[in-house]
Amino acid sequence: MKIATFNANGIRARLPIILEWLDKESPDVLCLQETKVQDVDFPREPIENLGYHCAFRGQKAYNGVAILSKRPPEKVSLGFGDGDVSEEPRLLVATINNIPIVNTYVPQGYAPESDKFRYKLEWLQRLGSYFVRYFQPDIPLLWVGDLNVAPEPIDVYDPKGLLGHVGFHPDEHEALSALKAWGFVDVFRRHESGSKMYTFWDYRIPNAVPRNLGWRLDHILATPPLAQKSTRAWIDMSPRLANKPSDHTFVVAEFEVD
Amino acid sequence: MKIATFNANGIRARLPIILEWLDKESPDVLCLQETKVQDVDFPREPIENLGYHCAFRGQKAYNGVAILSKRPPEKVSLGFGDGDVSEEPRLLVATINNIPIVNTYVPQGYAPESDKFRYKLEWLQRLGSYFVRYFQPDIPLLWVGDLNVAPEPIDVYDPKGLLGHVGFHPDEHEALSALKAWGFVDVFRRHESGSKMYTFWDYRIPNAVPRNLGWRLDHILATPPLAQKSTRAWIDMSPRLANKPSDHTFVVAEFEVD
DNA sequence: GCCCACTCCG
DNA sequence: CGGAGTGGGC
Repeated sequence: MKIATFNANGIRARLPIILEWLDKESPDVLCLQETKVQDVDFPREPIENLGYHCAFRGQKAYNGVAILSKRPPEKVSLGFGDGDVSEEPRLLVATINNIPIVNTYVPQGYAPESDKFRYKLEWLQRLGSYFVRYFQPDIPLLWVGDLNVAPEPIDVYDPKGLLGHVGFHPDEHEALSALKAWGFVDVFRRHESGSKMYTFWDYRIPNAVPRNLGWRLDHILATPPLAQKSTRAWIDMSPRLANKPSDHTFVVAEFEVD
Repeated sequence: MKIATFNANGIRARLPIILEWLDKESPDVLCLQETKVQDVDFPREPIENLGYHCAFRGQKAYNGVAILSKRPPEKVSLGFGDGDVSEEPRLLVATINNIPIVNTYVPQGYAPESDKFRYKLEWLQRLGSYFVRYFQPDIPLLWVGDLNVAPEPIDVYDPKGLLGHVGFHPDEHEALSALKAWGFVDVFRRHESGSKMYTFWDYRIPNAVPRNLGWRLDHILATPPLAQKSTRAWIDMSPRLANKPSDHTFVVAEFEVD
């Protein structure tokens, strides 16, 4: 099974890149974040024409998640299921090949000391409770998406200068560690232990890509029984180099299942 | 000499179409209307890279005219020259091969009985005075551009239903006739006397192009000594069928001069 | 329908 | 820098 994740930063603006990537890479599953589109306007037709099923939930302008899959998902669920009706569309789960795939767009957090930062940490905590309530670490489970956290010094272009900034802050590292401690393996790092590779380069930094001023914010994690079956994981830079790119690019992993 | 006119409806949005057309057709002169760009942002570089000189005057969001030419223009002038500082960028004249080329974006007129309609008729009158003041009908002169008037019943898709609408109104016909009476020949009609061909199809009419619900609003006119030297004139539909088209397309004419 | 300006956001 | 929304114009 080949699975990928991509923060599209607007699925409508990114449709050429996504369609070309699906056509070329033919993943079994592609998880998308920041689709930035209401459900009525989700561009399902061109995606279905490539043979993919679409599960999605979005809103105007912000957030929005989708899971595209060759097989129809066995089950789809949205959000934490804790009755919060004001919840933003950031969490979508689809069970495919009997594996629950938890696709998350973790809040960005704006700035430490801000309400948005506290919301981010709380959101990660709620996600932890969600895993505890609904899943077990000894059963195959995938957690993928834009986690908006670079876990280690190797995952940002300037670990000393950026320490304490949003996305590379001790509180975020602690929250992420707690989630991993429950039972997640970073599948990318399992295969690329020492490589300084990024998945995000800020549009606002001039020439961030050629200067490689990036962050590894997008992740594929799996519970141990599934992580053990991963055979490969990589970051595909080419969509970040294309015309009209997202500020993120694709992370991909392959598993020996089915 | 090969000369063309095109209402770009935003030169920045239309740059691929314009560059491709210049490359393929290699006109001596291309007159543009509705460039919708301030002079500082005019995309001169890619045009100059194709070997064209650029004369232009524009503003934010509306109006804007340009004359692209292989030879540097011998003289360029803007506006009626009657001291109206609030004048919109709708009139640009470049003298090339000793022929003054008057490029106009005539006001659209909104609706009969409106202030904008009266402004349109006044503008055409001012243009008449301008021709009288600065030119003579027995000397070569070109008047091209988006005149926002379909002169004859043959020039609109529904002459009965549209009679009295903006662009096909008796007052406009009268104003245009007066201008022609001074000394202009419709160069397109000189070569295509009976053909029902259009240069504009409204974006807002569904499938206007395949249903051919168009108007002939864009024109190339010449004083008699020059019109006699015209060898060909045609409308090039292909840019209207391209990706991301303008709502207008190119009108082209060739003259035996030089 | 599509272009452009402006604003908000990251 | 570049999404997306809104509003005006044709």
